Amino acid sequence: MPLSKDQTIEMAEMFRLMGDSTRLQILMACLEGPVAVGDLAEQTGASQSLVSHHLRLLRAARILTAERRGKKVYYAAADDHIRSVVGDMIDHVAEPAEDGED
Amino acid sequence: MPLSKDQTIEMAEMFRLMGDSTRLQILMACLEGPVAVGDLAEQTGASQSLVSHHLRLLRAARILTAERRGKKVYYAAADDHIRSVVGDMIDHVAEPAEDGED
DNA sequence: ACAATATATGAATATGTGTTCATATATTTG
DNA sequence: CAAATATATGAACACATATTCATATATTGT
Repeated sequence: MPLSKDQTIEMAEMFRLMGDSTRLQILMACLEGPVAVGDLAEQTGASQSLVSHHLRLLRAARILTAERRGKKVYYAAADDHIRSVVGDMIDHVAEPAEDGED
Repeated sequence: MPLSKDQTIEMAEMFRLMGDSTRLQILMACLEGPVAVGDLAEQTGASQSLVSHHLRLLRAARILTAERRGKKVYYAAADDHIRSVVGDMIDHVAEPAEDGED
C-alpha cells in the first residue's frame, strides 16, 4: 500500500470539505489570490455566518490560509497542490462526455 | 465566472464522493487497473454489500467504469483526470507541513 | 434445473452535517 | 469610551448519508 491509513483518511477529509458546493465556491474564489470574507459572502451569495463557518473548516484542514489586514481577513488557497486538484477536476468536468460509457 | 453553477455543483458532487474514506480506498485501488468487486471488499476490509453500494455511486458519477467478465465485475478509474486529482492530493498529503501556518 | 459463486438492491437506522439565528469578539474611527 | 464595521462562534434543527442486514439478480458449471 503506497499510502498509510491515516493519510487516506486525511485525503478523504480534504475531498469531503471540497465536496460541498458552497465551500467549493469559496475555495475557487480564493484560488487566484486573497479574498476578504465579506467579498466571499457576496460572491457566493451565502450568508456571512455560513461563509465564516465554512472558512473555519477549510482553514483547519489547511486548504486555505488566513491573513488579517485591519478589520478584514483575507483567505487564499494554501498551496499549488490544492490549485492542481481543483484544476484537474475542472478539466474533468469541462471535458465532453466520452463514448462507450454505460 | 469561469465555471457555470451546474458545473460547480457537479464538481462538488465528485469531490463529495471522494470524501469518504471507504470510497476513496475503493477508488485508489482502481487507479492502476480493473479490480473485481470481491477483491475490493477484501482490500478495503468493507463488506461486499457496502462496496457494491459505493461502487454504484462512483459509477453513476462516472468516476469509475464497470466491465463484466463472466461472474465478476471489474471496476477501473474513468479517466486520467480522476487519476490526476487523486495524485495531486496524494502529493499534498505526502508533503511535509510548511512553516508559518497558524 | 439445481447448486454455487459473484454482485446488486431495498429497507431501516444511527450518525453526521449544512444552514440559520442570535450573539460574541476584534479592529478602526470619532 | 462609544459607535461602526468585519468576522467568528454557539446552539438548534432539518436533512443527508454511511453502514448493516436480508434478499434479489446474474453467471457459470454439474
